[in-house]
Amino acid sequence: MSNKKLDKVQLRNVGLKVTLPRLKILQILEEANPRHISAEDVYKSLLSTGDNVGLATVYRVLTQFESAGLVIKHTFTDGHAVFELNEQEHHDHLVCTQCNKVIEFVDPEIEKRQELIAKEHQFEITDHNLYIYGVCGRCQNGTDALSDE
Amino acid sequence: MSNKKLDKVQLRNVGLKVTLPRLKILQILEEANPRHISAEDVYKSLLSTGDNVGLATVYRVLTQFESAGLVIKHTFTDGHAVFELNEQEHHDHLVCTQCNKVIEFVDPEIEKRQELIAKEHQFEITDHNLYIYGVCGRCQNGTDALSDE
DNA sequence: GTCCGTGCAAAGGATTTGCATAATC
DNA sequence: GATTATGCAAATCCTTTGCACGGAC
Repeated sequence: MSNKKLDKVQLRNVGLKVTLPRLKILQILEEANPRHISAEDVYKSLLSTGDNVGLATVYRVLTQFESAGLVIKHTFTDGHAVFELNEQEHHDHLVCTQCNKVIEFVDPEIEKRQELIAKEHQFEITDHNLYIYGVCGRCQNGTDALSDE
Repeated sequence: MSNKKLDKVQLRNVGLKVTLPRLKILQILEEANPRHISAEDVYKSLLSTGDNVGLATVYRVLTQFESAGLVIKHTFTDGHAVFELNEQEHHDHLVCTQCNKVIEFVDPEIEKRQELIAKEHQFEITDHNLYIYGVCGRCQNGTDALSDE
């Protein structure tokens, strides 16, 4: 359950007017499980709760959230984009290519090496993404996985 | 300059018939500079040399090349896909968000850590991509960069 | 000669945009 | 009440597909 008061403050803090679609979408992102969801998922989630929000608005709001830093957008190798709330520190991703499960991790060693490498090449890092693609334990066991997350 | 004989062998080795479009596209990839180019780039390159190859064929061939392991496809955060010849060992990428320059690097330490992390999570790695986004030295210096690569 | 590959045009999916209406401040 | 956001539908971008023809083996 999310806190509507806080959500409103959060929106105002980033200079966005408080509107119903924005609040709803923020809540959905907060309660999303798995945390990484597509625009379409957000849209479907809205429909399922009877909220009448257009898909175009979902995209607009998600893009605004991204610009505002509320949300992080990921584009996986298959070209599909997913969004997650930017509420915690940076982390990288293990993605199961079978069931699409996403596991987050942080490795200080890797982070450190990245900065070093960037420095070596005179790069000013703005962002970085490490995606490890593979098959998760569950899918390896023939247990043919959850098809829907 | 690429070696046509070798190209043909390469195609046959992966079980693809030797056709003009496939040879041409292979050559373009071999001579590409920067190494990372989009399907559209390949197509334009073909047109510029007077070759009459359809865009659909470019996509088809690139996809076949990818399946055959001749080529690696990357999808950057903006959702744009680029292809590069898979002729050398694995490497990661530093991408300049201003001029789109791509620098390749390999860091054994990072590679090692990744395997460890995957193992910890019972993941069987199939692939992994590390993209560091930032601003390259040249772009930092206001030298407003090459707009086209 | 058979079969696979290609070109063209049309379809497809994800995302964006234009515009009139409706909501926020 | 003025301005910004929304909903809908149409537009756009990249990529894929269907089908008849042409080329590889």
